[in-house]
Amino acid sequence: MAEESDRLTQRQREIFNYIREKIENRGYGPTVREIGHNFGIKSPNGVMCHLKALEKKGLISREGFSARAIQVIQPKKNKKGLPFLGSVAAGSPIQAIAQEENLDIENLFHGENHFVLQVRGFSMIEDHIQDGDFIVVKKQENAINGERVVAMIDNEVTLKRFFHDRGQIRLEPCNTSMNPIIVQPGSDAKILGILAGVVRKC
Amino acid sequence: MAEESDRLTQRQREIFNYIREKIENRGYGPTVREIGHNFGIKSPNGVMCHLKALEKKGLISREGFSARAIQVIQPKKNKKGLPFLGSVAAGSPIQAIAQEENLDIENLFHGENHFVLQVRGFSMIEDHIQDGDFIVVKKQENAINGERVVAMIDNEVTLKRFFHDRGQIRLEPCNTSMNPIIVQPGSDAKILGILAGVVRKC
DNA sequence: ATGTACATTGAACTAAAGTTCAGGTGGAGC
DNA sequence: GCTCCACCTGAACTTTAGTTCAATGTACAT
Repeated sequence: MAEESDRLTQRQREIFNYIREKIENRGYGPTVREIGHNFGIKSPNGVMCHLKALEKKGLISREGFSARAIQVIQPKKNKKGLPFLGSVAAGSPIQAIAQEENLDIENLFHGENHFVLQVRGFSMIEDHIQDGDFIVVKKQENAINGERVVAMIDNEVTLKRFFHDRGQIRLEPCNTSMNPIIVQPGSDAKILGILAGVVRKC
Repeated sequence: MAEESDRLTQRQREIFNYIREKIENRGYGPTVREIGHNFGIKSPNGVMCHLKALEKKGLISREGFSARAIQVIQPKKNKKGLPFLGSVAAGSPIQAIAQEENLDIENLFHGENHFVLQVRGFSMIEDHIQDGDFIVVKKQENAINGERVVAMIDNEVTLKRFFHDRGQIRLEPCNTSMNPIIVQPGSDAKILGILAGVVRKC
């Protein structure tokens, strides 16, 4: 069936806009009588007629015998994120620069238990994390060997590589000019989370 | 009145989320009995109790004797993005880990004229851009010396440092083991944009 | 033990809102 | 003139859904 939304009567268009406006701004749609009252239609049946027309023309959908159960059928597609065009290679040709898909950066780090820190210093420079970079951290209290963790030791927060061997926990900076930290068994050390991502603004 | 939205019980939070989800995804809210059915509450009054609690705590507002007339009160602060907790230093203490502000990653690269590419290869490794990183590129056709640009040369797209001196354009990889590209005057070269950011998912 | 907050049931009641039927305009087109 | 259609009224009916009251159980703190 072809697009019929432009074949609306003036009245139908008005009513449709009213319904959409209510849902948008108030959070819930109008009742049949509410629509009638707004447009000076005294009988609920007068409105029913319009609603049926709107439903037939595909602009709304309703659930029978149910108050305010009007859904507005959205024709607009959700364009969240930035257009993702493909790969940039180290000299080799790029396939199709117009493959046009969207990459939702926000969604890349979805979920409740993430937070962001800004890195100061160069202790992770060999892991290609620079001074000023933002790191996205996933909250969790355990880590496996080699993972990069954000740990709190005696009220200091650091980003390091985590190693656990021979009953000893070692936190290594990714910078050969710095020394690893050996966590003493009695010290107040805690893993806050593991590295989930890096965001750099140039 | 103090902020009470965190003083919700588990159950109240669940119900609140359910209501919000319905409004968000279906376009109209649930009825009292619908909520009850979803949570295994057999009496509408069981739900009423929760709704009254939610209303008293300021998360929703309702209109009496009116079907599905639940409004979700939007907390004023825009909760977009991820919580930004501060800096993680190279060993030095962090100030206050609970300064709780939100960093909207999406908004970091705001504006229409941005797009995303994924980096393949190691030509920018000395700039701490790794294989697999996403780069955010701001569309523009000119660059100044030293800026990192995405350029298209004979249908190949590359990420390089841009230099223009003695009437000659030079594109240098940030990898000393690779050679710079000298753009020949007659060649089909074009700058697509300049580097605006880097996003890495670990 | 006693009070309070929370979560819930069950029954009864009331109001709101959807639906249907039987009409009644007024204009456009044949 | 006749018919179709969009638009509407009015009344009656049904269903849904909101509201209230009385009461129960549990957990927790005083």
